[in-house]
Amino acid sequence: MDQSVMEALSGRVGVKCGRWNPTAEQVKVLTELFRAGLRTPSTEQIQRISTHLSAFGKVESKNVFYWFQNHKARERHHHKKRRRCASSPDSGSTDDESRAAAREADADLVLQPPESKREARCYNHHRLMTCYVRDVVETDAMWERPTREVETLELFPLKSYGLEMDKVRYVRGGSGEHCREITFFDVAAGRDPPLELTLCSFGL
Amino acid sequence: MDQSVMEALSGRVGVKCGRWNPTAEQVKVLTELFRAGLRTPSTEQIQRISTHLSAFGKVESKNVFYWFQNHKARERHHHKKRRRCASSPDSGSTDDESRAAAREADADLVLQPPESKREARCYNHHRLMTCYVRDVVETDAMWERPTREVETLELFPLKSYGLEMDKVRYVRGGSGEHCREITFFDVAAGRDPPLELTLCSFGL
DNA sequence: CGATTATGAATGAACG
DNA sequence: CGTTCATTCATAATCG
Repeated sequence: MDQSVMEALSGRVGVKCGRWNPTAEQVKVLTELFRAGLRTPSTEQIQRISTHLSAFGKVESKNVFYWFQNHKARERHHHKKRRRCASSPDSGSTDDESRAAAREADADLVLQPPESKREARCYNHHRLMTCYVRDVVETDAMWERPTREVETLELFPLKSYGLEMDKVRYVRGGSGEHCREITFFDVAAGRDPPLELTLCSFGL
Repeated sequence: MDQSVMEALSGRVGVKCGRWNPTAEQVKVLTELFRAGLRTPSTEQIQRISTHLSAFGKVESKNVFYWFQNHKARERHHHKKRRRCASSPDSGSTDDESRAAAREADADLVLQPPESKREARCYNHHRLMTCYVRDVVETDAMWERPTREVETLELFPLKSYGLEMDKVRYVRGGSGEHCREITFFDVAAGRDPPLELTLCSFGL
């Protein structure tokens, strides 16, 4: 399709912007960075990149974040497609377009079965639980309080879960003898109960 | 394919159970608990929650555990606001939601409008020894409990893990910037790629 | 235009 | 807990 038309639409004019659609220049820059070896940009890097990319069209930081996430993931996924007989030392390895990705994609060259090395690790549920229990009493001493506001960009968008805890009013249990608790009873029993009602049934 | 249809058919999306895919009811319950203030459920709470959630479909304890972990983390990231930038009229929050509301109907809310400055910190309402003060008159009847046995139900003790708030951001600066990942500067400086030098000049 | 593909977005799972 | 990986969902782009 005509590229210019697409860019014109996605850049700014398009009112129908359900999701971000990068322009050719934006893709070019992102691809260059990726080819250069960038895989997991930091928050600051993402901010700079998106700022720079905004010169070519509308873009948000989360778009850059997702772009790298997806690109990295799909590069790897695509890499695992061409695994053949691991025992046959046939011709030269097809080190085609994977030159720049060799930094951290080489690890998967060993595994042949469908298991990813991440999955291969026995995910012991108990360890996580142990971690969790430990974290409750853990004291974080490494945190330093910034003296001023920290400007950050939004990442990891939480899709649609409400975040307003302010609707729930909390009162301090004066003597602590009346610690109210959340009941699960009604919630589990109810079929799609109203929101407020659920909270109510929680005993909160 | 339509998500809701498949979910209605089997209660699970698809036949492949590679990973947990919560039903709408399960998500709703979890969300309510989250909104009520629950962030780090204890092992017993997790067990109890998963037990009750199993009424709506297959679920394991670890799923509940992960759910809270992820949402707590992503809530935190999502709450990072940027200050007003006079150059960015974004945050349009494309409210073109129509059919994607299958998972959650009401929970979706408009993404953060430009909020005031310091806000990413101090969510001090971890008043977990709390009681929910709210008039429950009109809603009690809907549950139509034969008795007022609510007080004797299994409850979730909301434990209070201290006032460990205000761990705002640990500024990684200080001692050492670990070069675990490729910095944008290195990339832009041109290790391997024919990257535009203009990127460097832009401060990328 | 309906089906398929490419890819942005979301989130469950897991690592360090 | 913050971060990263893997998988899935949703949709613009594309094909037949």
